[in-house]
Amino acid sequence: MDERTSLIGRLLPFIAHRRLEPGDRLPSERELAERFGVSRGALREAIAVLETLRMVERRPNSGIYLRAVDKQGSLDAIVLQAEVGIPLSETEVREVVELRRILELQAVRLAAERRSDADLARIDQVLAESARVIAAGENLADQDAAFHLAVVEAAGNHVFLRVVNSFYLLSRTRRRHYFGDGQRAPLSHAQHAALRDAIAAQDPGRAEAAMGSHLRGVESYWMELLQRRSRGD
Amino acid sequence: MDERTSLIGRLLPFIAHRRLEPGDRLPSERELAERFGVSRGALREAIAVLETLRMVERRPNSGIYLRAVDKQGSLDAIVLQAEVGIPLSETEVREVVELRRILELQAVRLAAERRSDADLARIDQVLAESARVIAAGENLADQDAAFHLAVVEAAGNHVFLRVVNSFYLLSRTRRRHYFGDGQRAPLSHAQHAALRDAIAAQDPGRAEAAMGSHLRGVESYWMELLQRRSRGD
DNA sequence: TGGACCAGATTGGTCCTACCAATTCGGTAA
DNA sequence: TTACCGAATTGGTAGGACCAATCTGGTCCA
Repeated sequence: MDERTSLIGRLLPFIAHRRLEPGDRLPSERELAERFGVSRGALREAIAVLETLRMVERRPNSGIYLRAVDKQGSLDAIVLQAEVGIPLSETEVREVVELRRILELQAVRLAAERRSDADLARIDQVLAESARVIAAGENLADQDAAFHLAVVEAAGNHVFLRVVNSFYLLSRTRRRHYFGDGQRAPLSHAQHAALRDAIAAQDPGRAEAAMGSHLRGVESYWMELLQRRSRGD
Repeated sequence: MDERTSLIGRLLPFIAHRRLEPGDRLPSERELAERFGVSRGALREAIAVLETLRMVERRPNSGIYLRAVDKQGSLDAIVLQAEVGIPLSETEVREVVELRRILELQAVRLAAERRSDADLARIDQVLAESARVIAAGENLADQDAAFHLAVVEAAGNHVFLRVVNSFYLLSRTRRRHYFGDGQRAPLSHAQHAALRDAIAAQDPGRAEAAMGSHLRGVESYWMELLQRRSRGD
């Protein structure tokens, strides 16, 4: 966690805590820099990032203004928040889960239709590495992500891949916890293998069904997490 | 186009022109700043942006390194390139079009299922504004985007909305050209109205079909554009 | 000859000062 | 009350300086 990121990590809660509405002006750069104990240059780097993520707008000789985050903020803005340690709201979790399902179901269909032999080899390679990781008792989180991304890669759409990759960046910490005790890894690996076979057989329907049931397990984990959280656990 | 954006606009072609491979080191900040005739602070702002978009990686006391853009670059990275005036490659155009279709077909289904009266009112408001714009002979581009975003908003998933919004940011200039002569605006508006009715009737199947045929028109425009471009037009 | 070691150059990270031009805002005069 | 002007504020930018970690090249010793 470098200084720039941690500065954003302090800046975002500051904005949220002030309950600023879209259109409201933030304190001046000089004032913010002093308040956070950093130089103006460092502060400006953070603001530049927030600007490209469409969270704020800089008007020369006037000020820094908050934008309508929900409508105009980018997906990367959410990813950055997660990286900085800001937990997703319950609504955001539901939305991310829903969108992930939509994307991955479509991706696996395309993967089954289009996969090249090289794609399949890549998937098999990830699967072999997963087996090794499980046997060694290590955390499967990164291999799990690698498998799903390999599937999306087989769909042959790089833009698609970038979007899905954002979702996996978004939940990396949580995914490590998901595979933390090693209980879920074997089942997940078996489902991945089934997915691989459907893709190898170039059967889009079967692949989509396999992905659907695979995702259901992950989704129920998230939903239980939300219930625990809302109970104040 | 402010100075920071135009600096990135010069930085990206510089990287591309050098044919740097992922993992390669860029010139030092001091050298880049001198080369582009800006201060080190301004240069660092641009690099900070490229870093959050996962295009480069900064290693303290070592250098700035190019990352594997295709796999790890974000969707925003593409949006930024478009805003800075770098045209999409033919492959990227095909991929963006494909992904947009996937997203919007799903979005319109959800919109038909979930739309509230407020959502429908918002759609009608955009439609009324569109009619005014057409009557005034103005460019429909922004109203077109507003309509589609209003539909996605009716799907009740803000994360979804953010992703789709990125796609519309990506092609704003091109969309203005699409509606430039005013020929396409009436047909587009009529199709939007049909979509609105399907959503109002809460008929997901009809809504999806309407969106599908609507998108076909846009897609054929893009494909013809690619053909003209590949002919060197 | 080869490997360990050391010193200087390089690099990103950070802070500070200064200046500019445009915007804002307060007070003054009509 | 309104129009207007000047001072304060603000973002944009340049430039210099220092630090600590890294990198590089050459030296020295075994």
